[in-house]
Amino acid sequence: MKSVKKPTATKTPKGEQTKALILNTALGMLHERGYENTTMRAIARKAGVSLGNAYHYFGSKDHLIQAFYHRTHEDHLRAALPALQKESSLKARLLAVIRLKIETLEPYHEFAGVLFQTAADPHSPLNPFAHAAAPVRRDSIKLFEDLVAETKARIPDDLRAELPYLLWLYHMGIILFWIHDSSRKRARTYRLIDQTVDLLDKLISLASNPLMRPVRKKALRLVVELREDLTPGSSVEEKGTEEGER
Amino acid sequence: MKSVKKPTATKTPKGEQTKALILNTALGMLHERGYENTTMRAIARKAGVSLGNAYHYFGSKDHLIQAFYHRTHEDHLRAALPALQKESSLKARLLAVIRLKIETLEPYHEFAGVLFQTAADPHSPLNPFAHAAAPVRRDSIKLFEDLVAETKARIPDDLRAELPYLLWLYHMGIILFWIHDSSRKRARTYRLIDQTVDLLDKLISLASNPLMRPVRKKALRLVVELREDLTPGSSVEEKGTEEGER
DNA sequence: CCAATTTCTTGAACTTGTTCAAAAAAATGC
DNA sequence: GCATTTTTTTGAACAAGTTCAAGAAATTGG
Repeated sequence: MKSVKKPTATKTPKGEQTKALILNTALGMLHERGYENTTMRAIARKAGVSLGNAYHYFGSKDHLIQAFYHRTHEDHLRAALPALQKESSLKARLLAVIRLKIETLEPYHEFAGVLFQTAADPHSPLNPFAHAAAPVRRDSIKLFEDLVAETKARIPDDLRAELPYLLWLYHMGIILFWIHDSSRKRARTYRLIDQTVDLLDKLISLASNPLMRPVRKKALRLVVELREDLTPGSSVEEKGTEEGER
Repeated sequence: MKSVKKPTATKTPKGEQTKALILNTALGMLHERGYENTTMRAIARKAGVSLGNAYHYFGSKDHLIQAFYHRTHEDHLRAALPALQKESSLKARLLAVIRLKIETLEPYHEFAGVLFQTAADPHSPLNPFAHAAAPVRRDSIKLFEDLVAETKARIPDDLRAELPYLLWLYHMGIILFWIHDSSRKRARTYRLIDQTVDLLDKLISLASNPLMRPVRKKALRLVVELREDLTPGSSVEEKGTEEGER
């Protein structure tokens, strides 16, 4: 939970194969035995490679976690895109996407906390809040863009432009709640989803009302300003020129 | 980041003294050198005790973190309470409390991420979201109760009752943003605070409007329901009867 | 096809959090 | 004051993440 070593890119078919082998082994063990019980040594042993070799391809245990994220995201996409075809109202579409997200994550609830931990550390390159470049995040927001784009509810353009990002934030909040939810069958999380989606739908209607324009404008200006700052693009490089690690 | 061992309570003046010595040494080093560079061994060495002794009083490195939390919370209280005397409007009071919180935390920004990490793990007994019993959390919410109680803005009772908790959640969100904020002098965080406090103030007025009653009622019902569930009180004991550690 | 270079692979070593059995010191009961 | 019990303290040992120097295998250039 500390190193910033980047995994060496694979440059050979042989390497590609080994890397995939390690990753698949790791994901399987992570799923079966949870985070704490899946040691790097155990992964290497089961994959039939040396410990050092595993570290050659994945700079740290956290990098494996990132790969895990990636896989569940793909699963979610596979489930959500067809669902979006079936629904046309914003509310129904949002509900479907969020619910499917939780359903996709459900098998990993036991160690989801660890996932979120790595996400909470600003120093970690795996943090989805930092680095706009993080492909998973970009992809994740893209899903919400689709969600918003094909809905014909009358939403002001300024709000429409920021809605995908705002919904992505909202969905992160739901996940945070879900992580802490120990109710049976995650009943509380689903209740939260149902209710807040409903509220959001109402809120969006409300915010679309011309009377709300000034407040809406002000809020959106803030979102835009801070969001852009949050993703400085080229001002922070990989190497961390000013005050990276010490 | 895994054990659930509880630190032995001190039962002797000698023990009390040793425990305080270790804690102070640890807090100092944490402040000076950050989290990663403060090893349990270094703490023990500097405090002049053995490694095992440190573990006798603090079951894990995270317990030291908790103590750290505690101290900054006290610092915040010391600064915020007098400030509340000077202001009477809800907006000004909220602004003061939140700003002072960030100012209190500022010296530890570098390793604040770690703090939040331990908070994000639902399995950790240090998690402020779980365990209503966590005294720091209770205290922290109490501050917002004071904040709300002595303001004479006309706020419906139902909202007034939940407002302290909601503001506490809001303040956690601000902290999360601050942790990720690398702007100079934390300018972005302060901008976020100024703007959102303003928005919140407006929102509270809006929610107090009789026209908003149905929506407000519905939202508050949800908050109450999920908040109570989130803090099961006596159903989860210290010992973790059903599925604690494994 | 060979030498030089690059990529892969290994395993030992290091660091650090954590545990534990046992010794030392302190408190307690009589 | 002494035996017993409790508390404190110690240091060795363990597990797991991580690093690294060096050997093996593959690739490349000519």
